[in-house]
Amino acid sequence: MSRYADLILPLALHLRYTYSVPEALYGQVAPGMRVEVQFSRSRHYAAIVAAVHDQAPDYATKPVLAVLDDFPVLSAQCLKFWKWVSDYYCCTEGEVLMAALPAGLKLSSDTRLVLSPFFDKEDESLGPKERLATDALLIQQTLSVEDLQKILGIKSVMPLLKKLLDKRLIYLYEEMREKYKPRTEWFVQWAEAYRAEGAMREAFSAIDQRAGRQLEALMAFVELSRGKEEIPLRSLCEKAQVDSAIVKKLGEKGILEVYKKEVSRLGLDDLPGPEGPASLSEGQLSALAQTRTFFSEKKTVLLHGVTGSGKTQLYLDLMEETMASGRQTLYLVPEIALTAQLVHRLRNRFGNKVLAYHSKLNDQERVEAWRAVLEGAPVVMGARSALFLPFLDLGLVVVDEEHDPSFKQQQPAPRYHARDAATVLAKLHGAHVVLGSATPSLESWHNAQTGKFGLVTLDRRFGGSELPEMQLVDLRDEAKRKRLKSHFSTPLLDAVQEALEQKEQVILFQNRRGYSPLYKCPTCEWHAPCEHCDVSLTYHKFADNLRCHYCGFEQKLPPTCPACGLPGLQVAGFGTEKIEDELAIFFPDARIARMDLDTVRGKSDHEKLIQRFENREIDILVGTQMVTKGLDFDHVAVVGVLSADQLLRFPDFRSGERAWQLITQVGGRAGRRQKRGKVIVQAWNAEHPVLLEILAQRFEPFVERELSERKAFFYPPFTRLIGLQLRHKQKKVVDRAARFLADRLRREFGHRVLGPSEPAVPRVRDQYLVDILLKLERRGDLFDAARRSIQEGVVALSS
DNA sequence: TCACGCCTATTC
DNA sequence: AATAGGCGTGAG
Repeated sequence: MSRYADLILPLALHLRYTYSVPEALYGQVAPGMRVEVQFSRSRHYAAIVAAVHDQAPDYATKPVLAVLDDFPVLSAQCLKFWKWVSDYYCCTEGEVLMAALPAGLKLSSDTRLVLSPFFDKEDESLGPKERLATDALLIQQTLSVEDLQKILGIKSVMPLLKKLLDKRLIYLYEEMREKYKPRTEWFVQWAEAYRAEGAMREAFSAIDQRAGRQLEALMAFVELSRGKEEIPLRSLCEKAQVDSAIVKKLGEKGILEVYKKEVSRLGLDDLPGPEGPASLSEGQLSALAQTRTFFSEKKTVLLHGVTGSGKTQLYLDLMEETMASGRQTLYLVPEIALTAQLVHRLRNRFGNKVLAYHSKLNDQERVEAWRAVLEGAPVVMGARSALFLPFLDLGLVVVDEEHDPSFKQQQPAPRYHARDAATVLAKLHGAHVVLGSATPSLESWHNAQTGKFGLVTLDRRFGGSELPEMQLVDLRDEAKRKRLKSHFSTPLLDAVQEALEQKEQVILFQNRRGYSPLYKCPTCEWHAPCEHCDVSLTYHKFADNLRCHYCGFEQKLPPTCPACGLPGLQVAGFGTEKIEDELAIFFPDARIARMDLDTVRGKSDHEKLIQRFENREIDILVGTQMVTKGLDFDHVAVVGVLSADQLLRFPDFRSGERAWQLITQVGGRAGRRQKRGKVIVQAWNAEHPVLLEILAQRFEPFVERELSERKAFFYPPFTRLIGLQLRHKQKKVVDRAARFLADRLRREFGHRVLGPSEPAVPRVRDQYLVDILLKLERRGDLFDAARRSIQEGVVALSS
């Protein structure tokens, strides 16, 4: 009998904690289940059982208070995967739990206060605050600690609470509520007596002829329920145009049965059935065959297919095979932005077998999606967090647009890379992996070159359309020849003009939102800084204010320069908003829209905008990176990159790769089906080697040069990089801590430790940042040692 | 005297 | 991560 359980708590704790299992719960506790426990003084949490055993620890244990699940909410592989993520990415299992579980399954208690039954209303010895608290409790019965804070208008309620508790005026208890509630809906079916064939007639004669509305309702029911046992009450009311009370009357009369039933929120029930597979081109068929060969060697496959080559169709066929063998598929996409179009495609092929797991689902829907995966949902499509879903038997993992940097989670721990973690998860399940991209990451490319991955290439566009024509426009030359109008070169303006005349569409890419990134004084060089970050504020014309793109801080425009007092502040530089504005001057009749973080804030804004573009209600779409991502449009004749220089200026060893990916991807939106598209790339520094390579549209020369540079300067994929960022609101404190940590690491790893150094933006949200970088040769033992040493160093920091 | 911020230790 | 206890500080 297992008398102890090792638990993972939803907190950033470095250990699992052992609790005792009370006799009454023997046999009910198993790994992967949630249990309610008290942790520390008061709070209760739903913790995950990681292991059960019989070994008494050498400290006193607290008991498991309740078992919250009848069955594990995790699959067998989940805990192993969590452990790997926490080890590899230097975080706690609790932090992985937080990222993995949907909010609806993560529970923690609130402390609530109630008045003691012995409380005496007439008690004269109460202080004014005590009086206030007890009065509130007389009215409300029960209060949370936050309620009390609000009522008293003070922050530190703990001293008062303690006093009330000591005087036995109140009690405390912990309340933990299950957040998930199934959705119920009313349904209607024949009452038992009328279910037999031919009993319908009797039903009608059982109704009073004067009850016309009831007759109508029943008639509608007969019509709707043809071939079905039950129908939703709502659809019946709609059809018959009657109030639900009328139908319930029929229920009372014993003609119909009206009852509540749990229903899914996932909306998979009324999807159309699957369509057959589409026919593949010769190139696709041979790519598919190659992929299968690599799979038989258990290799991860890198599918390098030019934009528009029909990679998705290949995935679909592989998924179908996986489904046929009864195993699950995970289809990872970089961002939800991509999914609307893709979900449609997947559902056309596989109908309701396709589950989408993304940030737009609410808590309740997430829990249902989670449970659906636990019950074996065949295809799951989702952003990086879908990696943590409780797959039972994963047969295939597809990582689409594998080069996309948004697969790397930067902000809260675990700071994982979904592409890399996906290959580990696949290994745990014995699943195959396909990484697909038109612009593979250099890491994956290198893995393919060295034979670690299988490489499959699709170098033709599906349907025989041609890759777009790329033209590089030298802005310096344009300016000299007075052919530069504002931010547009003459070739670009001409191309747009022609596209508009031909009733074709245009996409313009500018990797900067807002109107102008600088608002400055022409006299003294002052420019508006953010109060909380070390960056300049960006001018937003629509809101007519200045905004920080790092922390969201907003400020009114100062009328005069705060530094020298002179008026005449000017905007400089340009963002998407300004481009949109100026386009309207050059093309007054064109319908122009903008797609960036400012215009697609809401839930469905993005999808609506794409829909409008697809319906050709928009002629020119201006946007940030968002427009580069995997959207398929048929009528885009011209794509313009307004300032390629900006992409290359990033102080990051991946900036060349990134520029190449962005320009190639956005260029890929141009010209599909019949017509060849045109891509115009504007740059001030038109001799930049990366730009010339992009323009040639030949992948290998670019990659070979990039890789040789990476090799020369000890960057990935030839080394491993571990980046540490320290944060504190006092500069002195971070600096000291960073020096301490870097020195300590340097003692062990020598020249492999770089820094501490200031990042490009050294202060964000009132916190000072410092970077330390470890460059390690690709040796497993070094990497393990570094991670261990970092963890130890971080512990040593706080002493 | 108290409210509050800031620090450290502790949590099975 | 959350929380309690200890200590310094600043207002009344």
